[in-house]
Amino acid sequence: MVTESGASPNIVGKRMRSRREELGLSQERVGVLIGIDESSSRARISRYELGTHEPPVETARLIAKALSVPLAYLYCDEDDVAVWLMELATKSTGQRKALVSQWRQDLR
Amino acid sequence: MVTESGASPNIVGKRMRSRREELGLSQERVGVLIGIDESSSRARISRYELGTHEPPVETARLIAKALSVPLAYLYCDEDDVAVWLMELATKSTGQRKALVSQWRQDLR
DNA sequence: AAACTAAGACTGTCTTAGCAG
DNA sequence: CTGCTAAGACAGTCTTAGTTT
Repeated sequence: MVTESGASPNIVGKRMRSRREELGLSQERVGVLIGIDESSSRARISRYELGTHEPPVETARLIAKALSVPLAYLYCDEDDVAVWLMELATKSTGQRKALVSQWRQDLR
Repeated sequence: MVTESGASPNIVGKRMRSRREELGLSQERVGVLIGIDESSSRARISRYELGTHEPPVETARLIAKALSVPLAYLYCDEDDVAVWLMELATKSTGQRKALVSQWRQDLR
């Protein structure tokens, strides 16, 4: 029996789900990857994605790591900027600094 | 008498404080700007900045708006990327899309 | 004036257990 | 198997009130 949903998915849940599906992982797998016991893993990740519960930032950080994205990706409102943040994170610190420095010139 | 601090400032608190000081606002003012009653405004913002309490994402969104930064700014680990996100947010949607599209080419 | 914090009230999350697709 | 959710246990935040600088 399905009852009421409660809350609508916030930006974090939306990003979690799309990225998880992109990687072909189950909710349980993501939970186990961040150290949650498999007995409650599905329940927790499900509610994060649906937005009924919200993960603390430290938990969000573990999730971001498991999904191979930077923390800010999970809180980014614009799809194109989110993808850009994800791709930038694959670069080394030195490369990143050089690129960002160059891009900041483009903004003037 | 000052006792124990509890938690250390997380990334959200760190970004909140530096941006607030950059704008020359008091903690109370930021709280009032996001609709908190002035009687509890200082207390709440103080604990967000110190990391003893963590704001829900919807509250973080209001704070980001009050500080004129995108939500992702508050969760961005790298200083240079955070500043870049802030500057990018001043552009129109059309300009942003064009720039991000161009920058994604730079990443290859 | 501005920032910080203890304590109790209050609100949200987590585990368990089980249902639904 | 995978995802979703009710309920009680549990952990967090919020208001108040007052201290510290």
